[in-house]
Amino acid sequence: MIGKKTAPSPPHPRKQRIIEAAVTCFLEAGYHQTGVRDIAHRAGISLGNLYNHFSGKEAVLAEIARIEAQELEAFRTLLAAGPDPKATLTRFVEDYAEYAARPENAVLGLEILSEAIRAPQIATLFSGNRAGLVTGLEELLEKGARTGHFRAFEDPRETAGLILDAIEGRALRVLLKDAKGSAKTTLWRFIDAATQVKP
Amino acid sequence: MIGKKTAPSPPHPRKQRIIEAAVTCFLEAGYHQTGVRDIAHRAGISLGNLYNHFSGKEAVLAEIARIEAQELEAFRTLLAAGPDPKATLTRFVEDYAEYAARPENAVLGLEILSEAIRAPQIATLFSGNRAGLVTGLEELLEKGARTGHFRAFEDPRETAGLILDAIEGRALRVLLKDAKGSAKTTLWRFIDAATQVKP
Amino acid sequence: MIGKKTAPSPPHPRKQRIIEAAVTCFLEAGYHQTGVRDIAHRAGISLGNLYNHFSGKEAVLAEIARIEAQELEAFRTLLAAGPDPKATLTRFVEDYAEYAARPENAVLGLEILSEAIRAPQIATLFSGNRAGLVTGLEELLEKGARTGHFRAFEDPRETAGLILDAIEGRALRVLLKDAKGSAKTTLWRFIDAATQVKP
Amino acid sequence: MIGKKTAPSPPHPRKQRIIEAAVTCFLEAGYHQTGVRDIAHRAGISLGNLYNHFSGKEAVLAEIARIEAQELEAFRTLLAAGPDPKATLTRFVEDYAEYAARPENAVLGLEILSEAIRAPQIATLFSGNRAGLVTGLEELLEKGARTGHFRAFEDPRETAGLILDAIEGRALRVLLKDAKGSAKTTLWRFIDAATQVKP
DNA sequence: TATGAATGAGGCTTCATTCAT
DNA sequence: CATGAATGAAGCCTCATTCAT
Repeated sequence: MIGKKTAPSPPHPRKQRIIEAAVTCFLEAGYHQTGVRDIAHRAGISLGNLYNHFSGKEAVLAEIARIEAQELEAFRTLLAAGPDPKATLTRFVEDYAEYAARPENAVLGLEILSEAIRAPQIATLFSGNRAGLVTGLEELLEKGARTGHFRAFEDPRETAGLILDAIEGRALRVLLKDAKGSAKTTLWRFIDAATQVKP
Repeated sequence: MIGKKTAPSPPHPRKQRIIEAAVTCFLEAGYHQTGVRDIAHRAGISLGNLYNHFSGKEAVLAEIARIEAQELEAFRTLLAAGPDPKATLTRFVEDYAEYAARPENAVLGLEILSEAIRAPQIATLFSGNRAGLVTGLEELLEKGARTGHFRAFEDPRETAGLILDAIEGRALRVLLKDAKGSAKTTLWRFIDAATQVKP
Repeated sequence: MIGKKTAPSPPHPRKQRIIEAAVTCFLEAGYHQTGVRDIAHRAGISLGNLYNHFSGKEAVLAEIARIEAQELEAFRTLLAAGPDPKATLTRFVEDYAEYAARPENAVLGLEILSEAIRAPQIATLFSGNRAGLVTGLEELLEKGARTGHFRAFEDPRETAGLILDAIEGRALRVLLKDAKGSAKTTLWRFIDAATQVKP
Repeated sequence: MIGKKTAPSPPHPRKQRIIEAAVTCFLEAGYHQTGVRDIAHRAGISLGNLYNHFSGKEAVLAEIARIEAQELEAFRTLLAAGPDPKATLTRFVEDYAEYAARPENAVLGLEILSEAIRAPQIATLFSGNRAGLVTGLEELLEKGARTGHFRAFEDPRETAGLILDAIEGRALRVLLKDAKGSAKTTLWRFIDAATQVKP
């Protein structure tokens, strides 16, 4: 399973604790509703000490975004790996859907996206994340199109973006109880139909 | 064009002014970064007076969500209208993509979605909106499948949701400069491929 | 029974409604916690209209104090009435204790007293009320002392004040559940002992 | 002299400053008329910092009530002390009358009592204070009755309460200029008459 | 590193009162 | 008499951040 846990290579365990606390808080209350005090308290450290590790509240969010970026890296690897494009796509859709549906990823992604619209620093990170994933998927689509596994795409990058949109959008709707978490096959069938070779 | 402007029938012009001011503020700064003072000031009224028209800040957001709901109603009408399912779908995708890509709708939608996760009152409204749209699209898909315009869907509701996700997701990416606003044909081709009858 | 109802001679029934509403509000929430809006709403009139009848919030309280004053008048009459000082005192203690123990009188008295410390207008009214009662009781004590029903008091006015203090203090304690409402005989025995002729 | 000053053992001098500032403010303007800003300003600290020491305005009042409680403890000691009940009572009446008549005690007591009617936390404290004092006095009365110094009381607790009411009531009237502060002997004579053995 | 007191601007909301209708 | 929108100062409290220890 991909992205199950953040990389177990903590250069600074205290920093890790803070991040975990922040994630929990942001998840429960949202970014703006969470106070720096809340994070420090949940991390079991003093308020002032938090500033010895992060320059401020926004830096904590940025770090979380950076970690998400690392996790997404794994998916790029997956996309580049297999010999069979169709199988790789199947595997990716399944795994990424699972990843995106986890509350900590769905909600935090939303919070980060929300911030990204106005905070340039975060927007850059966020776009970078997405762009990497899109590029990976784009390359897979192109390869598959060349090998005859997929239809020929006029704009493979856009198509890649749309596939991710579908996956992530569904994840959010599951979170809001607007969709059943079980209907994963429909998602795949949808993407499959949108990519398969026409007669 | 659908949903271009809210109906110019202000039973209470002052309330309307406040809503417009709030929309502008939320758009510029985001919901949480906007103060009630900002809204009142932008609306040209005193701070306290705002509370004669709305019970609080959240009520203003809720009212905006309700207006969005009204606008979405128009799309339901569109979906139910035409005799040719495929043409109706084309028209819908085009219009709704245009609607969703407008910053005031994209950004506000994001803000509202963000709030919906924790504020039940808004969540209800939000889900209601979506659900209506999904149902409309679902019925169109089913009709089209029966008439042979679309392939047979195993889970038409889920499929409808996925189509909306793709449209809305792309709109957001355009806003974040992660996608070119021009590539609308790819969106349609994507949805077309996902819905068309297989050989 | 004395002071059971405010005099049924309302020169202005609307004013009466407002007063009743205010009394209820002050009782429930306290003077400062009660808003003018609350009073108007409870009285079933509009906010602005209240100002057609009273010059402001404090004026409402002053009117209540004035009504209390009227009610206390009745007790002065009682004190001056009877031929037998001891019987009159008994009767007075009984009635006044009952009057003071009613929540609307006890709590409102406290609110008014609280205000009286800083609002001169109310202080005057309040002191006037008390003074009248004290004088009445003082005269009764003096008469009784002359007729041999009571002991000779060095400072009858002070004694009168102390008797009232005891009655009113007990009433408040009953309200705070610090005293049983039933132990009225003790009150009388206490006052009786303090006033009776020594051997 | 009892209760003259709170013990000069400030484990937290800043908290002490705040309390003193609050007492001054409440005395001058009353509890509800005093703003948290006023307290902080008078204490010479910033507004926000006050909340590092107290959870809110009411907590400040509660702390004051708690300090009053401590001061009353001293009177309980006095009541339990002496061998001669009558002398002890004399001493107590004198001291407690002096204590209750000091403006900071009389006015604050009134403010606290006023709040106690609606704030349960404060009501508990307040009742606790009173109850302790009443019990102390009650035991003194009973002892004195057994030793023949006082008459036999049917309900010594109620009698104790009435004595306190008289003392405190008079203190308030002095504050309101309704009584001369000098007439202390009358108070004692009143209580003496109410407690002494009958022929 | 670690603490938590200190800051003061800002948060949302309620206030008593006025005034045009 | 009656209405309720309008005012803006003031209400209590929380905020992210700094700094002396």
